[in-house]
Amino acid sequence: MPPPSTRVQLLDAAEHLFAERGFRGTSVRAITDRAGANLAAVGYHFGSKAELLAAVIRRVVEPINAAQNAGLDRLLARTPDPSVTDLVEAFAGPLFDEMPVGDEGGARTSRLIVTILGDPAEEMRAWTGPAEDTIRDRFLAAFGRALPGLSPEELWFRVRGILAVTAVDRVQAYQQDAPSGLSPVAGDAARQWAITFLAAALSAPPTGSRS
Amino acid sequence: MPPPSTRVQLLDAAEHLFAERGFRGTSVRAITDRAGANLAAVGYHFGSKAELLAAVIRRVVEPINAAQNAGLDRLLARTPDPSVTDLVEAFAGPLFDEMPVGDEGGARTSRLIVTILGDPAEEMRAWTGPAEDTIRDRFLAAFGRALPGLSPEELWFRVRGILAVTAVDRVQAYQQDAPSGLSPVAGDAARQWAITFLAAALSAPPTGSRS
DNA sequence: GTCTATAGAACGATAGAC
DNA sequence: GTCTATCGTTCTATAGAC
Repeated sequence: MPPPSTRVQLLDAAEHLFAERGFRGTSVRAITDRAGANLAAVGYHFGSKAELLAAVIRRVVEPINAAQNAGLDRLLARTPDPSVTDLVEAFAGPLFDEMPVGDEGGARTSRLIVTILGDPAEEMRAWTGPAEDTIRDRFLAAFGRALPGLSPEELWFRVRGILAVTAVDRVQAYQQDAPSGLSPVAGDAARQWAITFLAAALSAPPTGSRS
Repeated sequence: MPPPSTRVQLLDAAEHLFAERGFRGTSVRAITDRAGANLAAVGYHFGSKAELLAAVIRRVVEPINAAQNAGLDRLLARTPDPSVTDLVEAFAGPLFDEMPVGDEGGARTSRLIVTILGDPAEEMRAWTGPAEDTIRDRFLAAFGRALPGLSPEELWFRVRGILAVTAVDRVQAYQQDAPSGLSPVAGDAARQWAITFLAAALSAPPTGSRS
């Protein structure tokens, strides 16, 4: 693996710009300028702009995946049936922790993730692979055991809610649209608030059940 | 107000295409083609592509705003301190109900909203006005009364969670990434699930409080 | 109010010298 | 591995005829 090469600087620049302006809003010229590289460097190192995007996403997502898997392993080694709160923490925690240094409290990376999830362009969702499916299925199974009585569909709805809250929320916090008089959200507080919020949400009785 | 004019057909076409491909992914040509209008029509009727977007957003958002306001009025007329569930319903319900006919169960409009909220482009967030601020503040105040003991910051975090869950969730449901073996989510079920999920989340004890 | 025609700029990709 | 130069495309916006 080469030293702080052009390749890495392109990845850094692209990650920043894709997060800030989206895929289509970022030109190859803007990336190479920021990276201090030549316009042709993207083609040489990655083949195309879309393949550069895929490399950026993989670099961001892989440590999150690994931490989610490791967290679940640790939990299951302790007890076969972890609590909902522990599962939420294992799933959502890495979305807060596994952010590169230099990121403004992870907000920029969160924004990249939201940009990816929300972008209707096909390039944006072409990167998911078997690793993502495996993690999803493992957590779904664990949540299913912790929350019997929930239909698979409603369970899936709730698990998706975890991603929605963790990702979207911090992006909006990063933007300017907070009511006046509120102090900006610290990263640590948001992490705890999210887990409180989500653990309660996941633990709600099934819709339609008698109270 | 003129009949089903070119202007309206441009709005319809633009709404569809912005939702499907994003703002930057949609060309003025694609819009005018779909509307059966001339390329110059966007400039004539709206001034620019960005102003057309603003008009599209306003048309989608205004009935939602109105329904949220009316719902809160109705609630407050009945009791000065509505329950958390009632407030969630009044806030989130219109996000499910106030969708134009012809929309695939509201999924397309949800996608437009996510495209707006998630898009880093400035044009996408330049449309908010005093109406949005007023509604937000009214609901914040009502939730604050229903949830004493919650700091304003954590309350704001939770209220933002409502929008995150309702909008993002249905977009992901609309996309292809559900685990195999799960039936697609019906709109009515999602509405109920979301309210269950969010009412429990909002009602969680403040983070850090003793159980 | 609708059209043609085009200006003017930006884009992604790549050929080929070094 | 890095660079210059450029090709071919696509874009928004607008001038001006009808």
